[in-house]
Amino acid sequence: MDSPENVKTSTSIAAATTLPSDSVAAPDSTIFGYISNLSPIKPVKAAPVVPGFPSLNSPPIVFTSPHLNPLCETTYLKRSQCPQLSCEELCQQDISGNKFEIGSNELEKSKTQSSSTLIPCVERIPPECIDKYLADTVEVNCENSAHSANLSLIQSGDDMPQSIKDFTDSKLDDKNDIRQDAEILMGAFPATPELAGQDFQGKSSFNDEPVETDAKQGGSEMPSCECPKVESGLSVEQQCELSVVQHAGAVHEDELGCASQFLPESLQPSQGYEDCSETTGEASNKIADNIVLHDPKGQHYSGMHRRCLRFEEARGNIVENSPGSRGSSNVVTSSSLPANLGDMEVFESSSLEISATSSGRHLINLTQPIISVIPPRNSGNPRSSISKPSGIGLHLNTIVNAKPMSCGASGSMQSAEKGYLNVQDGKLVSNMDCHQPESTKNSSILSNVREKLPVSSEDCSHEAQVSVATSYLPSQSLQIVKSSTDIAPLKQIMPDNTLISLLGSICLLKFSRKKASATNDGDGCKRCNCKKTKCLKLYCDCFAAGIYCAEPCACQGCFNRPEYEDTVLDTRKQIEFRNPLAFAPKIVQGLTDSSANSIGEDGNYSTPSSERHKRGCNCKKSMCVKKYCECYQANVGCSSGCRCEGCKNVYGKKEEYGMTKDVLSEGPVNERFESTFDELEMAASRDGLLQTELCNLDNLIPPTPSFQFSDHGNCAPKSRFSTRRCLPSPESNLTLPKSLETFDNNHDLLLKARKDIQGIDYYCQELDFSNAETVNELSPRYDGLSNICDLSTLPNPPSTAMAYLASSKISDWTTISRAQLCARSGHLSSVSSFHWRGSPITPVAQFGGTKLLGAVESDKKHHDVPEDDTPEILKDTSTPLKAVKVTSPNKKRVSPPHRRLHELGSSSSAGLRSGRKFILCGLCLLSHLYAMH
DNA sequence: GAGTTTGAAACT
DNA sequence: CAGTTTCAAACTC
Repeated sequence: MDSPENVKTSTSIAAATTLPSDSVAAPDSTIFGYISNLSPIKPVKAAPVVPGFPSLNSPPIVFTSPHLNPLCETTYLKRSQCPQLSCEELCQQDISGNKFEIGSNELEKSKTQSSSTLIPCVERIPPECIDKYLADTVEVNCENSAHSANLSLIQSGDDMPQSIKDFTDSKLDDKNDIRQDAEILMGAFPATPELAGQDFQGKSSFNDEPVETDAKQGGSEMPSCECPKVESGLSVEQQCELSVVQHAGAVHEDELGCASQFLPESLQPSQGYEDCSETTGEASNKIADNIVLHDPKGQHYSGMHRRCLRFEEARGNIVENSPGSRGSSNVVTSSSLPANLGDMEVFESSSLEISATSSGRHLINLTQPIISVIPPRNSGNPRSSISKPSGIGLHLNTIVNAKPMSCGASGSMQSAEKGYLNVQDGKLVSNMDCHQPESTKNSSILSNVREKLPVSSEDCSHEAQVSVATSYLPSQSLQIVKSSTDIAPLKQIMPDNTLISLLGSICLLKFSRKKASATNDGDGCKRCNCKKTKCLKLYCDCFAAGIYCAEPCACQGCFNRPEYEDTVLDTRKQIEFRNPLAFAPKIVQGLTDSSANSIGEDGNYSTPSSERHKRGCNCKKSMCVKKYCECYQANVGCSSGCRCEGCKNVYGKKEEYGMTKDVLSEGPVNERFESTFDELEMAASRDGLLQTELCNLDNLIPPTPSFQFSDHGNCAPKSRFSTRRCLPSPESNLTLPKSLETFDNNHDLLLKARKDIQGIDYYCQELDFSNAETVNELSPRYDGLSNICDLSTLPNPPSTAMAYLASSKISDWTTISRAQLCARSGHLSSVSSFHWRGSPITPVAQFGGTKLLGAVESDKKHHDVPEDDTPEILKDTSTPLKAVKVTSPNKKRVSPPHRRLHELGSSSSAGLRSGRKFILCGLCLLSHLYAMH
């Protein structure tokens, strides 16, 4: 069970296991070190038992199933031990400034909880910091910074470019400050030079400057006090390596610009964190706090702190403190803990906060969708996406419904990067792996997210529970993009790489966020009641979701527990062998659905058209209006892939889906898009990889690396997390939906187009920041990203975005898609993969983490899977191993992608050509992983 | 809480 | 691939 003891044990184990890696990694600022840290890759089962499927150790598992993100692997999530505790309560407490208990036990618990349940429990924060922080977000601070490692990042005002300094100085006046954040960020940048791999001001690196990971150092240096909002969270006791960054948020454009400028480039693979705060443009949306603590050593999770912020409260704080400033800065300190998912969250409130801290794992973890993210309906944030019912559990659910927190999006991002940045040797190093127990990591991440999320108490219960991390990323990115102004400065200041990486990280964050919000019962915990399957079959929602069963579960003879990690992993492996997509998210983005995205005429909900159940349902009697129906349960409409009879799915009827499709195809303008759907589908069926890549763009968040593959079957139609659509892969020659071009004049159509475009939104964002600002609106459901893409809103559609959207040229897609897609997938590195088209430097997302990883994994599966992996436990139940069946997208079983390796090579090569660090890192990582296998 | 219904997962 | 069985969630009472 997830009793605290277990958790502890697991954590301790994890720590122990991780130690070696840490030792290696820690010193290593290099990519390898970073990579090595990744638990999934570790040859040894180091993976902390705690977090979910252990497995995560094994890359294959992670990668293999689309469902699982690499992160996920490591993080097979454990459920919160304290499901009972409502998020709300926690949040309230946090908010109230109640002290957090740091007890190791509690910490672990909290970690566990957070990770598993995603329920936002109060994060533990060093008492000092916490108290102050909570009490007064504004004040948080610098003082505390002493404790917080993060601050160390800030240290360097010295390092900061003069302009920046000036900037900061000029704005010191603001108390609210984002400025402070900016300062922090600036400090951070210097710290992260290597990561950025580029000079902040054209200089090669900041490396020279020592960045101190230690909170102490940071604290000392931080001028900080000036930046009230920024806090560094830090595990006091532990050395918190800084990993963070962030900028807080929302800043006015001016501020934003500055802030943005300061954004660390850390996006690079090595980098772990990035913080970018941006104001989405809404003052209301400021997010005040983000504290992310990472415990470098994992042993101490105390570093992690979570809080659930309420939007209102947060806003209030922010407003009070800095009426003018939109964004609050958030500083995330991460110890080695990857846990910054919380950071990742983006508040829908306008302010963005980006904390790059989260590592890929985190993302993955997030993916584990224990809870479906539900945006607070009452949050008062208009942007907030419509909350959906908790989703389906696991597989389905991993997906989280989170739709669009992003809409509101603002959020602070944490870099989704797998590693969080740590400052070592004066350098920021992102630690891919979390030495920490995965659970902890997860929890931390989640918690962070939670904290940042401005959520009403109500929301807390929902959102908090929901692992928001995944969902937020996009939004964050959106925000960033949105404020073109913000971006512009960034561009000026930031190297393309950095910027790109940043964006990528953002994307990752969002994804992770989505994942996080998987299933929850309302209490944030989904529980199973398995009696015969021992919770080792997909019947078990917990198992299917990649999480361990917990106390709330009423299962009998459960083996889905950390103590049976091996069994769980083996079983999982076996299942994946049989069906690589078994753990893939069931909900994937669909192309377009006319019915989607709006409340039905009849008052029915409609989900983003893009989301559809990957495999489709087969309902005969429930008419898809009951939870028996997976589509309905996931709050997605039925699609052509469904074999349901008498479909009355309020989220979208199968017939409607078909109609929509037809309509889109009919678009006068785009004949070339006519076959888009079919092509996508076919491509998907044909090539798992492509699909994966394409489809998974949206899915990146998805919990598992496999997640990206998940779409094999039907990438086109669905994506769990995001409303986004799958982008056609260049290879597939798929073209954009007709709708995009076709509907220029029709508002409704535009809406649809947006939806369609959502899949592309990243591109848009990435592509052209300058125009981002124009996009302000975010439909509640859609991620800000989509908005960015919104043609109507954009006076000057980003060239890239437009190009993508408008251009029928496949080449464009191909060019961009892959890299960007990869970026989305973000597994390996949100950062690394990020591709900014506009810049000459444009790093190409080389590895789409997804692909590469997936490839490796897939291969692995093919070769490594033992004939009989069936766990002893299950043997009696019979789980025959059979050759993997290849099936059409609609079929349950899908063949694993075969091209992965090939693609890897290509992608990697591309990356090399680009000369980007990311790429290199990615390659190294890949090679490393591959070698391991 | 027990029993029934339902459809996915597993199996043949 | 189709059909059947098993399973656990969803639902009903």
